[in-house]
Amino acid sequence: MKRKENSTNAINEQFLFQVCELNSAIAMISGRWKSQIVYSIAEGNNRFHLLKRELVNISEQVLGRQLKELEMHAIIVKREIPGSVPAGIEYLLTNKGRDLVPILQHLCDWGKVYAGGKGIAVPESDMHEESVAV
Amino acid sequence: MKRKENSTNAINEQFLFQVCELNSAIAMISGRWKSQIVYSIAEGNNRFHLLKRELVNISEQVLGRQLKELEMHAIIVKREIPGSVPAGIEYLLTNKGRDLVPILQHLCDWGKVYAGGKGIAVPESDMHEESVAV
DNA sequence: GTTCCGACTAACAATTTTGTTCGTTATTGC
DNA sequence: GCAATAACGAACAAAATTGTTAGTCGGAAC
Repeated sequence: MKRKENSTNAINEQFLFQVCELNSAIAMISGRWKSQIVYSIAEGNNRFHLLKRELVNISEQVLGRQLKELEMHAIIVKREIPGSVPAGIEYLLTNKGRDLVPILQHLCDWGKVYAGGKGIAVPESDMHEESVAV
Repeated sequence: MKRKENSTNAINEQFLFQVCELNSAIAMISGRWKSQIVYSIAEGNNRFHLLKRELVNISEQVLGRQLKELEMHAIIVKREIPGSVPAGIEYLLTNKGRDLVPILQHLCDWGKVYAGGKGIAVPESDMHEESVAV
């Protein structure tokens, strides 16, 4: 998380952020477990130990870090559960996070449609006239 | 691009790929310049030098690498332009790539709506009854 | 009164991504 | 013939991400 500020990498990242919000959006969801965590929280696994159980291979340290990053990006919020003993902590999607879920669903569907190289072709409409003529 | 195959990192990546296609989808679009390249090609900048001009800070080597990766994921295809002199090369979106563009547009819109932390809140419907009752 | 669970943080190491340096091929313009 | 443009590839270095080791803190179970 220590960024170098003046590295070419960081400068290029900033450049892309300015070109289009698309790039910052992708930066927010592209961590190793991040979008799966958002998805799991949306499905109700909104506690640390529930997420840990769901994402079997994740370590607690990595999970904590990803959650903190999602929180920094205001996709989730951390909250103490008031009535619980011992006082537990839950994670909730913000409306930003909530709006993200259907987009993730689209990505999921897209991935499924073309899984394993099925159905891939160049649409004829993209072909040049030259190539058709020759 | 030399992957270690047996690293925890690679194993976890594979695990996520199996959990949901969402994760492989995100892996395909999360390279530094990748989604911006897809976008630019969709807008007609479908030649190497056009992309280079558009993405001012990118080096030719990095651009070539990103293009190759997009090609491996069957999001774009490389093609010689038949009638051109000198015979140039163009990049076309496959239908897979074409279907991706509206999703990127959604992500872009999502990014814009919540840019700079505007409009972020936890929806009331997510609150626990306990918290409301207390 | 020690150990376990939930929920973490900090520092370090392994792995991966990104950028850089150098070189290539083929053609065009001068 | 010589530089310039288009379109790259390989190998290496810098930077960033991901995973690991060790440890914390408060309550609960035994």
